[in-house]
Amino acid sequence: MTRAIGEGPRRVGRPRADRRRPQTGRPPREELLCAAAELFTVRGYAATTTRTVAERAGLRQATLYHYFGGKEELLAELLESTVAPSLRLARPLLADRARPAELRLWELCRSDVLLLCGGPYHLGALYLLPEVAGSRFARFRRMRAELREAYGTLLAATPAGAELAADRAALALRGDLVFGLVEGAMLIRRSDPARPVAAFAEAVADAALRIAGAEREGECAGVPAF
Amino acid sequence: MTRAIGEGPRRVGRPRADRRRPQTGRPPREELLCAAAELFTVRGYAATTTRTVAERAGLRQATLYHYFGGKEELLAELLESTVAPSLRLARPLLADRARPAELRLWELCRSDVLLLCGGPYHLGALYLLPEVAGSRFARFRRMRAELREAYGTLLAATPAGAELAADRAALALRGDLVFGLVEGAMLIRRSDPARPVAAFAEAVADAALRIAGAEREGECAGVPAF
DNA sequence: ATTATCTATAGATCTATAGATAATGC
DNA sequence: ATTATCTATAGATCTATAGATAATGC
Repeated sequence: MTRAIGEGPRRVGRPRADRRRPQTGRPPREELLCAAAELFTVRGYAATTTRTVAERAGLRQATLYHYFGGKEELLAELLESTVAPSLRLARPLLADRARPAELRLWELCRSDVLLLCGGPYHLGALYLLPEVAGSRFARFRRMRAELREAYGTLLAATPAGAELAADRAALALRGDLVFGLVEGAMLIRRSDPARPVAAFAEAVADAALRIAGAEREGECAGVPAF
Repeated sequence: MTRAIGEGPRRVGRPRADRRRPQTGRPPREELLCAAAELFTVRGYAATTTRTVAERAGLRQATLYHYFGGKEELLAELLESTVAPSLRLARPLLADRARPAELRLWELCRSDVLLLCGGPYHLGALYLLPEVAGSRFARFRRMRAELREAYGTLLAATPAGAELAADRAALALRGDLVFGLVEGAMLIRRSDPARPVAAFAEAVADAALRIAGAEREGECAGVPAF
């Protein structure tokens, strides 16, 4: 006998004490991650307690430990979930030598900004936490370094980048500026969240290309969104 | 009878329990601020306790309250001390209508980056703390908004800015991008602290002007440092 | 039997205050 | 007398674990 959707809880395990939380249907693990994302970005990581996270997800504090080893594990998972899609995008872009590097760099910037600023919370802001220096986050840092590397490679393949090939330091600096602008985008966005994200992401990508040294109003600025 | 410098402590008040701290000669208030600056930027604000701050300054935890109302007061003072000099610089730059706006914008960017990244700690990183949204920091936020305003005014006075005069939204976006790049500079710098600051600050200012829409390699890039 | 949750709590903090103390200044 | 510091501590957390409990599944 099947059951209509939304017929109320009919799950294994002791019922929750807090009934208020509407049954969104998402598994508790996800609800916890989501709650953590909001609290970490709005209040700060260290200022957020396991209790606040659990309770926002409709659970008691101790239940959080059924799903996660603790706060750090939550943060690590959130961080990795933010770089992972950019990385998945970067790899084919690097390989696609048919299209000009400028175009590919533009596209990487644009979608990276979308990922960092597009979600309901500005997850990218978590990158900036001093806590991320800890050993628990080594995997995230490795992923981020790989993404940073992709920016550098695309930049070097660009006409302006090729000119700089001799001057390694100048090239590295330019790469850092481009990468920094993209990652700093969510700070910019925080100051004016009303702005539509899609247009904003393209504007940042345009700006990134200008920093990269592309000729203005050339084949890149004004590129139609893919 | 005068006393030779460095002859050891001869100050009013109960002696410190912790003698290890070398007598730098700076007043305790300053030592506390300095300790807080380092700890807040390296470990994070919320993760830093009043005890760590006090002890790094060679004092016991409770003594901190003789000088400050608490952690928030420390943070507020640090934040304001970081914007204040930029603001002092911005006002004459705004008034100086003799020099071209591009040049003045470049100069503002450059010295702003120097201030944010130049000190021993990357104090600018404190701007990004979610805690700064609190009411206790209203004064800092007002100061920062005034600085942001200065960027906008200079940008609008620029040739490229004048072209955009009709499109308010585009102008605001560009201003945000420039301001964001400058504030994001310390994130970039964190990834490679070995880089000399002076050259880095000029590179960021160059990049900012390119975002602002200045012609490349015109009268601005390559401007000699003042 | 298995599972998801709960309640209760030990142990470790952390903040902020009260009040003592050990210098110098007069 | 004034000052800068100290010690001690109450009260309020917060984390992580132990163990109970109330569902479904078989």
